[in-house]
Amino acid sequence: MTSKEKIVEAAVHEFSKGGYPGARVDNIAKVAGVNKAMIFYYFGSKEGLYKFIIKSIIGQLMTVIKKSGGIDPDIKPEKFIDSFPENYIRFFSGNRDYLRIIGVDLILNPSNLKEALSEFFNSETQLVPQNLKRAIPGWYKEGLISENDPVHIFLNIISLCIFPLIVKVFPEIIFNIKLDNEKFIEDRIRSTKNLLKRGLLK
Amino acid sequence: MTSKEKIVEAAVHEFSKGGYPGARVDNIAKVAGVNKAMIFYYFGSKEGLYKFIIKSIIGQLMTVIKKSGGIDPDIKPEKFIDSFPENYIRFFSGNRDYLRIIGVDLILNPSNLKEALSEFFNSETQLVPQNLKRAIPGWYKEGLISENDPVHIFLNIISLCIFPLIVKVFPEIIFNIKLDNEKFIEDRIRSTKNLLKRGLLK
Amino acid sequence: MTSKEKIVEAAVHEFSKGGYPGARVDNIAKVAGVNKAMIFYYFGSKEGLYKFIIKSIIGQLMTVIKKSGGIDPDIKPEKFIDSFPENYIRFFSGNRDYLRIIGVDLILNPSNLKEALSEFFNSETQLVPQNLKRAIPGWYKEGLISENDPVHIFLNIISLCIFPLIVKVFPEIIFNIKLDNEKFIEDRIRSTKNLLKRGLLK
Amino acid sequence: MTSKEKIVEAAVHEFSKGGYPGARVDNIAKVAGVNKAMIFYYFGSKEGLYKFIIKSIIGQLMTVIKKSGGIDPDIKPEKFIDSFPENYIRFFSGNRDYLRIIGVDLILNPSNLKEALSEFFNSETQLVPQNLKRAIPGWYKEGLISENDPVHIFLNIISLCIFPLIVKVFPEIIFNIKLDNEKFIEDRIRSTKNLLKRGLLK
DNA sequence: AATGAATGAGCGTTCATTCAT
DNA sequence: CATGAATGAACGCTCATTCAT
Repeated sequence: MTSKEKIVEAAVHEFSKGGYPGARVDNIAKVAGVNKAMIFYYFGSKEGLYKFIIKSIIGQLMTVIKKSGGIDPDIKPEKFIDSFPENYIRFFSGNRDYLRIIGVDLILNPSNLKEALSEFFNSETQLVPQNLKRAIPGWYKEGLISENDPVHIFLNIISLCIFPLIVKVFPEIIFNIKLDNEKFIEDRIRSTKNLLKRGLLK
Repeated sequence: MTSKEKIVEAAVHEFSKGGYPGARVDNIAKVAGVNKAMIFYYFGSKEGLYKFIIKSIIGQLMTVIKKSGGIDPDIKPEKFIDSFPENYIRFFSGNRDYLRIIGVDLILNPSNLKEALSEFFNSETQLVPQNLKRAIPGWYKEGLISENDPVHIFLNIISLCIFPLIVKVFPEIIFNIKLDNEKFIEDRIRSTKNLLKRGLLK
Repeated sequence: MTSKEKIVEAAVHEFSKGGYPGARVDNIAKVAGVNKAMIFYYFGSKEGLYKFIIKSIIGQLMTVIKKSGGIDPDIKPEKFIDSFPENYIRFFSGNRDYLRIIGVDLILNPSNLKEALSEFFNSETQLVPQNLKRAIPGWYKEGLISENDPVHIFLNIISLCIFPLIVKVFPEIIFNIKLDNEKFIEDRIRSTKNLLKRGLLK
Repeated sequence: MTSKEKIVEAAVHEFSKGGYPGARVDNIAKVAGVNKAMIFYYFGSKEGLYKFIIKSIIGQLMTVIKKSGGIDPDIKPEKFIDSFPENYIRFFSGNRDYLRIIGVDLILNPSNLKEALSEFFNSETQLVPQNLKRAIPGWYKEGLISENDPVHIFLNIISLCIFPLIVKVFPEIIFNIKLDNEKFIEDRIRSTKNLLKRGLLK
């Protein structure tokens, strides 16, 4: 593994623990086992490293999304609900650090994310959300779905995919239980599909 | 307004902008218009102030939740879906700073939240989630709802309520539009109720 | 002596040794016997401290210059040559650190000096150079002086006053001698007056 | 141009901008278009490079000075004043970077200059200052000049030659004018000769 | 309750220099 | 000769916290 890769790996974890402001360059260097100056040699600044990571995460996410039929413009809603949420949930549940980084960035300073996303959405036109926007009016006209606002359909879907992973501690506290990780993910996938199919499909 | 209140008000905003690690005691004092030492006089430390605010937010949230039928042990699912999401959404959409603080805290360091929540759930037994847990098996047996896992029903509901408020920028970027705030909230309430009623009720 | 004054005193010496880039904030704090953070508390930055000192030096210099007939618009050239160079030379020979600071600043980055000077020359109109510019045409018409270009008269005078103090080491090296400080100053004053009187007056 | 020459050229400019402490090895390498390590390969250290440049400048200066009658032991003062200042002024006005480097070095740390000068004055005995020292007593006895102290005659001459080039910005600020470069040099030469002839010759 | 001054640990960053190839 | 990667000490500056009044 190159120094650069070691830095990125360590940085992902450090940023995931305290967000951008809480992350310490010293910690990253120590965990990566490289000289602190190398971080600036490769990434220019703490911010440069952070932006690099954001872009990298978004890039990986986009790759995953493409596999969910993002490329197929003729996809039907049932098939879409069968593939997209599952891929999405599995990606973030397998990369908790990514989830935390994106989550905090989203809340505190979406400008970085904005920039990273814009690059993708300007260079590619066959991604899920764009196809969704194009497909929904047709689905609605055909009587396949019960709502025709792409904005809120989209928000409902990603909220059900992402937020439960973040907020898993909540029911653990409230119901005073400990949720097994693997079973939790399978249950999330099942429950999400169920809710979306019953709630969205006609 | 007392100095203490002015500090809290300023601190809520400061913490909401950068999370706990990104907040600056100096900024809080300056915005509050009080001497920096007063913060330590009243709250002991930055962390003390933060915990005070977390507890205060949770307290306000609980008050709101109680109004959503939290107290009524015989509530029916349709009525519950009609009141709880709306109250929840309106509370956080009217307190964006609270939303950000709780959101980041949830992701980065849920221990504070845990503590604050535990206090409430230990002292009160008629709050929404507890009632939910008690009611759901009955609703399911009666054939009123399509799912019988309180954990995932609960997660689905709060995810649909909270996360869209955080992630509103997403569709704005992706669809390249600007969403009007008030209309957005009304649409969220409508879409959430619609999805939950169709998806959860039988 | 206040902390602020101690910082300024130490900083004058530190800047005089290495110029702005060579000066170390740590050294200033150590020599001043104050906490390093106090420098930023009082002056905001290393640059702020530097600019404060430049302005302070220029201010002191202006006070000295005013005593050299800078205020008298009817001064005659002989009297002027008798007072101005001597005051000028004595000021800088008694403040070697000032001389070094101003000298280096002048060579490397005159913008600070520019700013400090502009403030004085915009707020006061009876300073030496301005009076000089006004008086010289008259002196020349009256046949009192042999040159009528204020720019070069001014440059000749200040060059003879300042530069020898800087370049004193030169003859020491070249002629392999050691020049006594006090005698050197008295000789400088004498030689400067002599050259200017013979060379400039008619 | 060899790498070594490119380094020297870039270094001269870099040192002229910030003095020794303000110069950056990185900048020199970048401007020279060579790998940073080559600077250390050729010159051992930043200081080694600096000393090399100081010696090189002094060497060039000495060559110029020799042309000003430095070699002729029987030169007369009027002829000397006609040639030396002009050569001196033209050398530095055509090499502003040299002027700045020597100027700052002189003020902050004359030891390098000292060493470089010593080498020349130990190896050659017919340079201007030495001849000056030998000639002045004779000139004074013959009634050709009005002062007989070689130290101050020497200081007066080089001050009038060098300092105005450094301090050109001064009258520009004070008189609020912009001085044309070429005309400024010609005026300097004229004014310097005039002042020295009238002031020094009898 | 309130202030301005002070503290010390630590922050992100830069620097001249060296090393392996 | 030449390169890109690596090093460690230091740099200017900030931070939460404390102190004296």
